Amino acid sequence: MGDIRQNQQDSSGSPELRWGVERRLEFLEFRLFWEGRFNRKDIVEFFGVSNPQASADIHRYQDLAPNNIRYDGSQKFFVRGDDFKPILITPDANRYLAQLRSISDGVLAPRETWVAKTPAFDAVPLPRRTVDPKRLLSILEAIHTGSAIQVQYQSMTRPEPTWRWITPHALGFDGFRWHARAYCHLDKIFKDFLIPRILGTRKTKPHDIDASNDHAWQQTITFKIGPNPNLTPTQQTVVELDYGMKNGVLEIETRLAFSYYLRKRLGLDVDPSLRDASDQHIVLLNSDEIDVSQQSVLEGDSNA
Amino acid sequence: MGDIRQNQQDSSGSPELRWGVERRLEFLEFRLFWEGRFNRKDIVEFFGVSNPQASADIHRYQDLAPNNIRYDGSQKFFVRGDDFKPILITPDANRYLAQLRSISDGVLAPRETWVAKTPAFDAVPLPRRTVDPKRLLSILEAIHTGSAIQVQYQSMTRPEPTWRWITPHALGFDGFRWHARAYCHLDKIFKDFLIPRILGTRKTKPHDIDASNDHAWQQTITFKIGPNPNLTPTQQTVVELDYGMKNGVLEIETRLAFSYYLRKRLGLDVDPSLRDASDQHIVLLNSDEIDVSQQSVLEGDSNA
DNA sequence: TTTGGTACATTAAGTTTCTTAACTGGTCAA
DNA sequence: TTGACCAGTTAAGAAACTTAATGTACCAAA
Repeated sequence: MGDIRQNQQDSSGSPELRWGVERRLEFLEFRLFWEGRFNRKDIVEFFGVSNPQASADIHRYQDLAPNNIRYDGSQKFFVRGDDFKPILITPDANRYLAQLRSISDGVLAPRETWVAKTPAFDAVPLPRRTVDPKRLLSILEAIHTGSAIQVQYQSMTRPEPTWRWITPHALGFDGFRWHARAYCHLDKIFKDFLIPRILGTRKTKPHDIDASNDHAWQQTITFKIGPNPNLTPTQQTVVELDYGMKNGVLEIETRLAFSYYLRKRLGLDVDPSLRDASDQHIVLLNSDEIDVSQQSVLEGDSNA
Repeated sequence: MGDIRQNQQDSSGSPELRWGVERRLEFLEFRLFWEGRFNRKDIVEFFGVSNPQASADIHRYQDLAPNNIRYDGSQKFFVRGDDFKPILITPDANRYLAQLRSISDGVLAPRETWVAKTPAFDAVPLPRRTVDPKRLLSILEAIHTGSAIQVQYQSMTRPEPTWRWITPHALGFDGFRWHARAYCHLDKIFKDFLIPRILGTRKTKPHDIDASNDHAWQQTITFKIGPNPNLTPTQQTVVELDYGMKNGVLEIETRLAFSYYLRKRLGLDVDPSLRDASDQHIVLLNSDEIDVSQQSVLEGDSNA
């Protein structure tokens, strides 16, 4: 009693399966949905189970959803039934595509994903430096324990990397790179420290920095964007659809500390008049507001 | 015989574990590395196994790597041993960070990842329309079976979405959005079709389009980038480190069809003189070459 | 100092999952 | 028609896993 599986069984009413079995059935259903077919061999190889076990799994799935699966004797594989309805997974396009991206980013090996018939695909390459996991770990530990940590950081301003104490309290992804949001005990302000520029870490120590004083991190700002007015009315409508705008406006809320990056990422850092509208579909509607807020951040010199 | 697990056992020599057991031991080691600790309860809850089983797993891991793990009676959890060395996983910073991104992208629920002590973190938000999995599936099926498919596409040029036949042969991610690389039977050229702008699909049919004729997709181009010369020498050195440049140059090869996107993504689509060097760290060294190639693509009007 | 709570440990009996081993059947291509 | 391939099956036994009950160490609150 008090066992989580027991609870699940109680609440759902369906016969509870063991974790491994459930993964295999989900795998099978995933393949059925996205690829329309699978072989018993797929299960045997992916999970390292025996033939009889794979057969048993397939039967089990057949019992759960008789219409979802059919064996095609001439093609020699199991195929999606005509009125297939997933019962274990909720197919998610973004999730499927994220798996492809993980492959192209080198984060996952094709064999680790459930995708078998990878479509021909490619992604715009992004140069990226590898990060030593132990270095990232030091930062994470400092965040978790709330300590200051001494890091050797290569800043843009000093030719040689320097050792300094920082108190990291969060990680941030600017769309390109990861950085640690931290209080710099050298410059006495909160800044972003790019993880790959942290060349080494030494000891940690307690401190009395309160992350809630990192205003640029805690406070948010709302970008109001609209279609580029230099586009034709038709094009503007399409852009509105693309971005899910309402009445020609999309509001995007983000941390003040991300304002600079978001602007850059959306191409809003360049005067629209300098670019062809077909190259820059959206414009910033409240640039005055954003400018002011961004200025207030820059006064804290947020770019390390 | 011919069984993959058998083979693994033969080749590695170590006692082969079942898939589920191995996942749990990896989970445990993952937690030890990245978070320094775990509770037996974590295993019980994540995998839905019983207390004795979780204890057995922990002991099994202890047998495999006695120095990696220690129980802290007063803190009431298992902690990383002093000379911890992972034996089942190879810690990968990018992989860890990719999990965080998946969470913030909504692709994975926090409970689905192995990260328990999520550090405070955030990412620059990107507006994105959700894609109906069935629509993506139709495209994938057309790619796999090599068929033409009739799609209702919202182009930038026509106010109303139109039905047209396309022959998709690959998916592409431009750093922002996914599109299908396809031959358009209406315009008689290969183009990019943004997946979210495909509003519906109808039937499929055979065709005689050869993807190898999609030159902009098949051919590649090499970007040569260097540090922005308007930066100070020190800054230029840092940028070289950031991008892993050799002798001040980084070569990035990409498909011709991605040339436009890559340029935009790297901020190389705007004249560097219009921007402060601190806002644009890199410049394109072979823009003449790129311009010419890009022009040749545009003649095929690659922007749908 | 006792009391209670929590988290881990362990044992025993029994169930489910899974393996090995040996065998059958259908389809297709050489 | 033979072989290759992929599926299916059965039976015996091993491994993994469960429930149930009980014990122990540590800490914090009464």
